[in-house]
Amino acid sequence: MNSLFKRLPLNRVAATPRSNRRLHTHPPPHPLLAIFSRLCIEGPFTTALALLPDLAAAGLRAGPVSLTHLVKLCVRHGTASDGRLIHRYVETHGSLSHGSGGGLYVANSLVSMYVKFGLLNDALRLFDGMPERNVVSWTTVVAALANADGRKEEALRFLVAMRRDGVPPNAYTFSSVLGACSTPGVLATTHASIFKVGLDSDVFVRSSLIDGYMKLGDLDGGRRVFDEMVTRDLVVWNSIIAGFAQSGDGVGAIELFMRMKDAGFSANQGTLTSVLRACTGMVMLEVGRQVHAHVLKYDKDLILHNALLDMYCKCGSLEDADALFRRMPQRDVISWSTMISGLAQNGRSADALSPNRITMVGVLFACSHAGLVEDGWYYFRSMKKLFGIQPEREHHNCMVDLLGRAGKLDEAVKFIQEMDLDPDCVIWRTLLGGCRIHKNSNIAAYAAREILKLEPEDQGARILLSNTYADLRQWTDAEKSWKAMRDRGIKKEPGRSWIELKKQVHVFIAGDLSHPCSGAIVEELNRLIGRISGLGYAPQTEFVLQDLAVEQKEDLLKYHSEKLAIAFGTMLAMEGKPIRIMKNLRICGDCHAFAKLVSKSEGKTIIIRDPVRFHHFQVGACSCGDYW
DNA sequence: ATAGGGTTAG
Repeated sequence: MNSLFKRLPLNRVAATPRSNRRLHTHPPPHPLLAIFSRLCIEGPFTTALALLPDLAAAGLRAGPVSLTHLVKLCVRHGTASDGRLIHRYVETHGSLSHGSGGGLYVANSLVSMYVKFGLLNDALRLFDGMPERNVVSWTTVVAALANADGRKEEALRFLVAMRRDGVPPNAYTFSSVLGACSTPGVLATTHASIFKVGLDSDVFVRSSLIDGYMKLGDLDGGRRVFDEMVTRDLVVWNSIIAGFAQSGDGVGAIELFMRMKDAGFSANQGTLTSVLRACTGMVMLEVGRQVHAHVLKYDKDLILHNALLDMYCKCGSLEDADALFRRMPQRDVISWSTMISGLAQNGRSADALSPNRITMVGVLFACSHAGLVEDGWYYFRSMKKLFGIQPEREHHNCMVDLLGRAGKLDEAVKFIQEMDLDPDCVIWRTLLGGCRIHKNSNIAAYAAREILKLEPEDQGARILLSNTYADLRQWTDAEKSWKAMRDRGIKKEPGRSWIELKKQVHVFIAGDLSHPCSGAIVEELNRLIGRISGLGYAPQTEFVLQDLAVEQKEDLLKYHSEKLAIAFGTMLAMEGKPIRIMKNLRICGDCHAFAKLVSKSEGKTIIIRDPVRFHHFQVGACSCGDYW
């Protein structure tokens, strides 16, 4: 290293002293390592991961800083198996024994990664095998155990063990372990240790202390810790307010909430949830309503919405509860339980016990998507018998969907013909959906004709009917239908796809190769088709609805607008970013298969929005589950 | 590389 230093021209040494100092202590890194370090910091994560075998093959060892960054990226974007991949690399290439704490640094980040992926046992196994451990290592596992269900005792045992190991706990450790103190005795002992090492003024430790006392029902203990504080933050306020609200002192909680606002803090979701709980306990409907106004800006917070729902139920305003429940963007078990209990508690036990109209739609829908034909029939018939709910249009529609999806198209037709209601367009379109999945053109044509009887101007149905005739090779009928469309002034809209790249929108029209990059796009398209042929792709020419030779059909398919846009996207889209495409028509089956396979072969996410729904293509599958 | 507060029912 010294000789390298000496060989540098003198003037350069003088001109750039800083870079020379670096040169003096570190030789320039191998280019592969340099690329790897950059990828570990800036991503894309998958590329960094893919480089690990190359590093190993070249006999290079990644540094602890890069590896730690990589683990962080893995927690953010990756999966547990990516994490294991990194762990295996690190273990087999000796990176855990980097000098001056480097190995410890990497090992700690791996332990933390396992914890974040919920793999507590893997974390503990790694921890056990570590040659050295510091506060961070110990704290990571203590916190993980304190947060895991039923492992609080172990967390406390680890605290004892770390001290015996000569590692003093710090504020991080104590704030974690306080959640594991489940008896007043243990809490008092822990509090005393905290006091002894002078960590009782730390805000994190304090909020945990307050929470610990309150959860054990010691309101005074919690209050004392709170009162002694000079500087408080929002979480400390939230802890004390939550403690009062949970222990049934709603008035105390609201008083503290007012003081909090006077002290210049503004409520967040946690605060509002506790305040609502206080309102619930005290039956303060009007205060609760005021809080509702502040809840609106957190429309994705399920916990907060559940608390609001419970407030309305327990304050006796079923109208508000009902309206909220219907409008909630998501509902979980707690939302449902809250609503059911609410109905029961307000003397509407009948409503609580019997599924209502909407519940039954959900039940039938679930049967339909799970292919549970028999169950679906059972519930449909039980509705009237057991629950006294008259099946309405929506329930009949669910049954058509259920039968259609299950491929029982004849049964679905029979069902429609025999039901008490007059079929409407919605039901016929549902039937069409089933035909589409199971490629039943005869029934599709029937359904389309029925739709046109009801709505002669339905463009979609007319196009569909023409296409279905083409499908059935009934070219005369197809021609007649096209003519009917032309007479009505409906023109077949050409397929168009839009893709935005680098703030510019590119439009592709089916069969149109006038884009300035068309040459390269076609080349890319051929490359993609070559790659996915290996994965089983074959052009599905049945999606071409004209009477043409196979080769011509293949060409038409190949230049569908979304394929052009996808090829353009795989050429130019940023690494790691999904390809986003918008389409004016619904995607055809061939392009759907194409997109699925490309997402797999290129390792890219493709998102296509058609006029009705989104398709998220990822590693060979689509979010629509092949039904659209 | 490690930390604290919020929802139903029983």
